[in-house]
Amino acid sequence: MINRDGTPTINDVAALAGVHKRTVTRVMNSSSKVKAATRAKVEQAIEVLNFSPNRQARGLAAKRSFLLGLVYDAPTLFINDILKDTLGIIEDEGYELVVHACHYPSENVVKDVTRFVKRANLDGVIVLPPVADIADIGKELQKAGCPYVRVTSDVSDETSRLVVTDYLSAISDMTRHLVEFGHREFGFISGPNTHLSSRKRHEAFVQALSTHGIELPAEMVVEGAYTFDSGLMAANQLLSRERRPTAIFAANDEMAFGVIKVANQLGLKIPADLSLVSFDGTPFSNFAVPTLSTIIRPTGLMAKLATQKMLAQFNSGSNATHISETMISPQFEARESTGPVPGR
Amino acid sequence: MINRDGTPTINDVAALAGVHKRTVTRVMNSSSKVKAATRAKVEQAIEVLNFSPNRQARGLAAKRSFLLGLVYDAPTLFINDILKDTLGIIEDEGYELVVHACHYPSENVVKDVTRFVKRANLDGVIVLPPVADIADIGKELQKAGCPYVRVTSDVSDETSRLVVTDYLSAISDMTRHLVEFGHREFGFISGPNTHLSSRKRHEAFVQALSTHGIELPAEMVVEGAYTFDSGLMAANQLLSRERRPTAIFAANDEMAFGVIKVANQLGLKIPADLSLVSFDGTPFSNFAVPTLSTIIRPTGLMAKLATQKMLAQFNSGSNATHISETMISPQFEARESTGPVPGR
DNA sequence: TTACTAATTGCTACCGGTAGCATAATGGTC
DNA sequence: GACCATTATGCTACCGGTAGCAATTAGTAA
Repeated sequence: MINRDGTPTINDVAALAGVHKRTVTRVMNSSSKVKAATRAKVEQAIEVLNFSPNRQARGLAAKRSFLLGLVYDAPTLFINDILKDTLGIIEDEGYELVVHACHYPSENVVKDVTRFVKRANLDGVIVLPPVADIADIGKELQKAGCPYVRVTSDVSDETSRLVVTDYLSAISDMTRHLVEFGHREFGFISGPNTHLSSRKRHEAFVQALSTHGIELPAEMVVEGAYTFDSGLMAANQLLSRERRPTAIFAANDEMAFGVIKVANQLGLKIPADLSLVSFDGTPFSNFAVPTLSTIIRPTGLMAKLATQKMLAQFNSGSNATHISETMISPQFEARESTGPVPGR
Repeated sequence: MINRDGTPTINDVAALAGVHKRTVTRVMNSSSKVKAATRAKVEQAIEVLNFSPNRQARGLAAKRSFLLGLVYDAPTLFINDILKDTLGIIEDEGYELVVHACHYPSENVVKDVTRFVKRANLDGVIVLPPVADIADIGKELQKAGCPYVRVTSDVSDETSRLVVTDYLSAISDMTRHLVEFGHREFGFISGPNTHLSSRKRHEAFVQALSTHGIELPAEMVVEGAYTFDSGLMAANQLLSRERRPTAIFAANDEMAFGVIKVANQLGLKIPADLSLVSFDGTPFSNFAVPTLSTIIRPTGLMAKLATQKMLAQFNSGSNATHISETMISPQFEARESTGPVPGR
């Protein structure tokens, strides 16, 4: 009876249960009423045949693919974490996750992403930074009728489609921590200026310093690229000045590793001669010697929120509790790399 | 004329081009003959409508999904690299990549994976270590009729479905490097014994040492878990002995980071007092202070090979050159963490 | 028991492609 | 110009589900 290639279809189930396939559909989608006895028969047939519906056929008929997309730039540790948690949630909901990497600072990212969702027939897509920082992506996806969630610090969109990172509070905590240690001369190693996250971190740092009446002179700001090598170069630049900062804020962990290296080469002890803080809180920030005082992003929570907001766009009619949360607040964690200002 | 939801279908194209949809199919799959003029008309219509075929319908009719799977345990940096390169290749071939994480040392991994390929209607799947180390996964996938490639160091399968890492040559190079530096007392921090990769690295190390007439005493071998914390514990164990090794081989980078930390705490200088080598060659091995002498896996090549072998299973009839390569040889790279044995 | 309404279940037309087979158009050859 | 072999194109039946509507059965009140 079974299909020639071994995979049972809904017809096989219907035949075995002695009902029409319309009834099998009913049982599966547990929508309309089915008599208990009938339901039992069908469920048993499904069990016996080990039947699972063909996603293609289902998608074609129901105009859904049960495929969600995840779009990012390069797979970093941060992306890893998000990926892991997202996957855990959506598979439970019966979706599969299709990934797509695109090259960020490029003219055609928006087109690339829309082509991807169309090509893969996605039911929805979660866009991660830095790609998500492009407000136009939201507009285009909306135009294409594709549900989406942007994980970003840009807020030019409805909150139901955003998971926003708030840089202010953690960076202000971190700044206070350093100021209380007596630091007044700061250095900042930014990410690429093309990245919104970097500009926001910079902005938040300047603002936090100003509440303490401290300025961040232009020569104390060096643009990096979120990479180790750029961290090396920036650290060299900042630490070879005659008047060097007593504390450096690196906009991500990887660049902070560069600072550690340069400090070692220059014979500067961290935190005795130089305090160092970073952003991200990847596991590696704990592996460094000394361990990095850093700002930790709650990736698990971010993934959970993004996924819930994604799913909420399908189940809008259902009893899905409305998700009001949008703001994500990373937490500053003081570890070994920060200490009192030298000579204090 | 266009579909209500804006997406043009093959019928729209046919109508616009003034031909039958069968002809459109012909043009798209460029199989049978179509008159040049007709082909041009169809191609223009496709262009004008910006038509792209519905993956679901195509898959349903052609019994293919154009979806490939990638199965792993936890998303590590290694997985990231593979992911990136795999994605680059298969998207060019018209496939999308669906990812799936499963919990490795667990009874039902095999079932989990087969359920995944079935549920997602995959055309094929690439299985990464440690999941790929389970020979049964190959058997089950074969039974399920699902093309696959295992990236592993197990060889109980046809080479056309394997990408095998050879641990011997790189580990023997590494060992020679240390022996030439005068080292005779070695410590080894393994990964979990449940992981084939760990057992193989161990085995290769023992063998390499033996060619130099050196033994690796049981008390100099500590089982880790491929994690930083386990590296800490293992290093503490090895370095707190009255007779401690002069060189330690950590079975991955992350555990080597733990060794660096412990060495620092104990006031041991690397490489002056202790030489350290690791396995993986993740970017972070270069960020450490000192930089890690490590064995670098050619992840790009591995991904490329795996993907090619995957695709070759579909295009078996085509002109795809037969891929004979199966063995992957990582390379040892001496960096700062290794040096002459103390007191020499 | 009958009539009538509500609850179940069956029939069928899609969804948007693919591919076998039939038919029409084209091209040579004598 | 007729005839036949090719070549190009059209017709149609699926693929395996979903969901609107019709038909049937069960349930309840009169």
